[in-house]
Amino acid sequence: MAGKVPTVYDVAERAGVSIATVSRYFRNPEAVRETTRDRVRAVVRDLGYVPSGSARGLAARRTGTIGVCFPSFDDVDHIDPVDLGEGLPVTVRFDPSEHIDTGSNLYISEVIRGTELEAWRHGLAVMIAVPRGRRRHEVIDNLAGRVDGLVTLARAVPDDQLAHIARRLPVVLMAGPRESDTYDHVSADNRGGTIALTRHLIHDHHLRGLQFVAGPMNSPDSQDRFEGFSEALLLAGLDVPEHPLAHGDFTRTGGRALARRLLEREQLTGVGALVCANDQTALGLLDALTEAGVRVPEDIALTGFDGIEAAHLASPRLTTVRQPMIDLGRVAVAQLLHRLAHPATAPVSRVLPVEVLLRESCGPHPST
Amino acid sequence: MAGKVPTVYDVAERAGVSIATVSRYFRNPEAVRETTRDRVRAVVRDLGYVPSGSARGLAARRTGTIGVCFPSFDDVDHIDPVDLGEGLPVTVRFDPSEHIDTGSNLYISEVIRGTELEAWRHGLAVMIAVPRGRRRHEVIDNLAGRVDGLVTLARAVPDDQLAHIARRLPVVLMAGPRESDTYDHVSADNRGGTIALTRHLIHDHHLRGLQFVAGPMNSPDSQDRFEGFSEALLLAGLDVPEHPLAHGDFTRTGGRALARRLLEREQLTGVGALVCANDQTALGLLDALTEAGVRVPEDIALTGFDGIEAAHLASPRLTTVRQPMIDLGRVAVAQLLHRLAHPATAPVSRVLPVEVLLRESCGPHPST
DNA sequence: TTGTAAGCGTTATCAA
DNA sequence: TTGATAACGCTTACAA
Repeated sequence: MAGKVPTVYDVAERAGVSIATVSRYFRNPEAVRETTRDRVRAVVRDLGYVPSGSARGLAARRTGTIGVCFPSFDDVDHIDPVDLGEGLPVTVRFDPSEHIDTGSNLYISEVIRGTELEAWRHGLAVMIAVPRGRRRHEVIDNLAGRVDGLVTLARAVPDDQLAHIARRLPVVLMAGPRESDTYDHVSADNRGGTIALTRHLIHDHHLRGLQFVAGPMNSPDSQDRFEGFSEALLLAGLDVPEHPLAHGDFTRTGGRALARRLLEREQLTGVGALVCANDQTALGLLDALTEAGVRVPEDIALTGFDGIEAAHLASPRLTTVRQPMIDLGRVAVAQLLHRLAHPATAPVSRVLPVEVLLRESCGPHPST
Repeated sequence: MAGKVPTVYDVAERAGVSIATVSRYFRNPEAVRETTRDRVRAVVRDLGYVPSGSARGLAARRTGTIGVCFPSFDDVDHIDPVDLGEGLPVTVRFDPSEHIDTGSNLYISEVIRGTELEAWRHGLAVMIAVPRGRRRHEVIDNLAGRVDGLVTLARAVPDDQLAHIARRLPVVLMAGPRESDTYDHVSADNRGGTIALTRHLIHDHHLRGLQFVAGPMNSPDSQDRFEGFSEALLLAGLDVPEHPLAHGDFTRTGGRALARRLLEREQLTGVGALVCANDQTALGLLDALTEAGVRVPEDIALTGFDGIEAAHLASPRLTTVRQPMIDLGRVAVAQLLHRLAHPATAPVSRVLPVEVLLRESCGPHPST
């Protein structure tokens, strides 16, 4: 590698053609005579020539790449340097049956996967950035400068910077509130899903004393779900709590800590059901409740939101609202491509349907 | 967006400075007088200027981006177009307790996550490509032309193309056999881990009639594990099967199908333990065995490889060899950065340690 | 501290 | 079917 990286000029010279022909050989081979093509091919192989993406992007004014932006989910700032040292010998140990938490945000992973899928389907590359630390601004601008369009999870990019970037390239927002009519927007039906779920708890299981366990204060998704929760209570003529019972951080570990705190302070007395803002929080609660001898769903019902696999694998299986996480990413990218093709049309806002999955954590299946 | 995208020239003109000063404002702000800086800042904001990554990459001869290459794991070629239609209403349904399979390859997802983590830590962007279909060559070259270095899972890039690319930029291989001393290489201790696991089955659980359930024929990881399996049998003076009992495809669904076939043909008679090439295959076997009334571990012991979360959540929990999937990606990127900084040093091959996790699927914990 | 000017490696337009 | 040549938008000596 390295040394002197060959360019079109080198190839052209050795092949006895012009640089234009070399370029054509790559972009439009049919426009080059076959014998010429063979000669170029041979030289390309001999020299180990690979066209420079930067030069191509500059000249063609498009990169064939779309950018994807997410909020920092693993606490990237605090990751230890990875050990490059020598490998230790194989370890063998008995693995006690503890609860584990990979720490990663399953929801975001799925959404990322969706954006990648859809981009790859269209032959586009994906560039992912996670703005973090004091250089977040740089990271985002750097990304914006290299791609043909940007897909971002709400709140991952500060509003002013987003507005700035959007003057250069099309932007599609995922999740969060529709904010404005400035950008294309894709989200899941947080409100509707939570309303349907809460109604089920109230009407089919006859539960009372429902409480909401939220995510981070500033999460618009969590807020939307709380609104849906409140609305369902209101519609049923029940008391509507003004605030969520508690705020978690969307992680399982956070859910566990939160549950222990609630138990300690005896804040679960009289609570019939805990409606959680996401699955991981609910699973954390389940861990801690089970540990404390509180039975789910006999003593208290429990529900989540997202529909991650772990919710299905839990015991009891977690009733939840499945949102199409993969599709969220896919639709966002599809919308971006549409926008790239039709720059002038009005911004579109899409709400993806969700599905309430009734399982055992909210009580026995009512024979309805 | 669009219209006329502003350039350094526009900014320079409006701010009454030269383009060099605008460039300095971004790359080395301290070298610009504060009053000048303020003027440039204002114009940048007014104009919505974002530096072109292509132009920067071309001029600076580095992109600040690393490329990551994986084999197609979701069958990207056959993905249906995503529905851009209007949202349907919320659905509520009882979710029967079936086994599910997200279909995604958990192992690869984790490795990807690792590469992203390590790159982000160093302020680098990551570009991911999945070569597929007839345009795989293009996709890879396109990626190679845009990045400062490349990390790839073994077999994701054809050998000849890899050699071609490697003349232009540094390449680090992940997993698979060390092949040659041409590239830097990072892998997990597949052999060692499987040897230790198999020894445990033989010596601590006194199991006999051990069989290996492999992954795809051409998977080097699967081959290494089969070798370790064979070696452990040899060392114990037991019969060494010449071939794996069967080949799966590394998916849970594939494992289920495979188990049903084995049961049907009564090929499990006399088999004391099934050592599987990965967790998902083992979990598929577990699904089908349980369904058929075969008890694990009482009737037959079962083990996996990888250490994915689902293995922990299974019932009985799956004994497995945990390989540091995240670290595989992280170390590969770290190695790439090292190579970028020291181009001339000899290629390095690292084998990451693994950990045998003894759980219930191989039998009761021997009070050793 | 700032400006001048020479690249950087392609693509794309026009002619030939 | 091929070749000249002018962009493309930035970085980076070198000078001032």
